[in-house]
Amino acid sequence: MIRLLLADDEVLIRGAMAALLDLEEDLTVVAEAADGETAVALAEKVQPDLAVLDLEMPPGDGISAAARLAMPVVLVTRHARPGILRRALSVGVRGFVPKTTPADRLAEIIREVHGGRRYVDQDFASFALSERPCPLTDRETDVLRATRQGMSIKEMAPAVHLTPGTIRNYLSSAITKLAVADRHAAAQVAWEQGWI
Amino acid sequence: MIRLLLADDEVLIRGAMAALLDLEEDLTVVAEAADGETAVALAEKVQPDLAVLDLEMPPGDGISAAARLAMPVVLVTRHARPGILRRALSVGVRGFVPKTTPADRLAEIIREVHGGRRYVDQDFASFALSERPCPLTDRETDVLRATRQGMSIKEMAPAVHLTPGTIRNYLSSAITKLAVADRHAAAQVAWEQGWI
DNA sequence: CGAAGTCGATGACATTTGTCAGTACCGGCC
DNA sequence: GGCCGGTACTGACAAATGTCATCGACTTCG
Repeated sequence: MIRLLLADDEVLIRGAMAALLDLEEDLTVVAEAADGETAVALAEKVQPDLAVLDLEMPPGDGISAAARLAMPVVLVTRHARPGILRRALSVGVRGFVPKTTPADRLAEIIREVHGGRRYVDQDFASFALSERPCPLTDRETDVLRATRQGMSIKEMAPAVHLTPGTIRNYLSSAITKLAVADRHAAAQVAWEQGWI
Repeated sequence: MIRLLLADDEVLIRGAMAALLDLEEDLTVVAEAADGETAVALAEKVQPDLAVLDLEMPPGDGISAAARLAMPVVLVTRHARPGILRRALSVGVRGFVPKTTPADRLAEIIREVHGGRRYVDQDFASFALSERPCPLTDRETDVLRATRQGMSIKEMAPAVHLTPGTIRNYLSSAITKLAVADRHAAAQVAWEQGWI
């Protein structure tokens, strides 16, 4: 019997998943959480064999929660962003599947991961293969991140410890690299690619 | 027996919901769709008693699909945006619940709506009471919508049939009304409020 | 050591954007 | 009729933004 911890911020979905996984005779859901913090705390208490986490769980993301869990982790996500997969694997996530996976398939994947193997969804894998390596430098990602928070160049200057002129250079460089029209679009693209 | 049509773009979730609702002895899922178009087409063919739609289904939103369905509709959504509720009710949606609703509660709501009543989640209702009336004119919402697509002023000019100068005036007006710094922030706020 | 590359910065420049004032037309309302 | 709000435009101005050339300090590599 594989003992599972389930974390997702949407009760309807979490409950439905829990019910379906419980139907599998070798799986049992022993704990549920609505956010990463609770998941980590619960995991220490009940010591499940495996954790199934939603990637998008405000506050914070599922990856940082996954990094703090000792047991194998399967991440479930709504929309794939290429770079995310790399980040997830680097913190030790063992399974990575989209929410477009049927529940019985998810059960199989849980068994595989529990058996010591890794599983990455086919679409994500080919997505990752098509992944452009991030062309941005550290500073460029910094200013794009700040841009995405809605900051103006003046506002982000103290936050990133750069002069406004330098910030404009990095933004200009990023805009060119990503072949877009302005910094907002650049930040958008970089986010979609999982680079920031 | 209440015959249901279920539409959600995430198979994992749709499948889980279908399975859970099917467990209820007076409910049966007779059709599933992954987008609004398919939902409308399927509904005409199988004539379900009631439709359960996800609000966020690319391409297009659940509201426009709901408007084209003859049978009662229950909308399920991830995150509430105040103005959306008003729009949903105005196109005849009879139930409005968040994805944080337990499945058995959803089943009850489906029965109530099928029985002719309306149901709106408590949180959404109080959310809607706190709703600011939309201060934007039609043209202002137009240009904000275009802004949210990432268009520059020049680009949106032909799309909204206005001169760049006029567009700037509307944007400036919207920025002032919403008390934000630039058009991107204005578009963001307007979207969060469900105004665009 | 010298060449090449990166990082942070500066100044100049053109473009885009936000703001403001003013004009004009239309429809509804007292 | 007069008033008001929404629509549509123009011109002018200041600020923010995107682009480019260049510079110095530093590291890395041959």
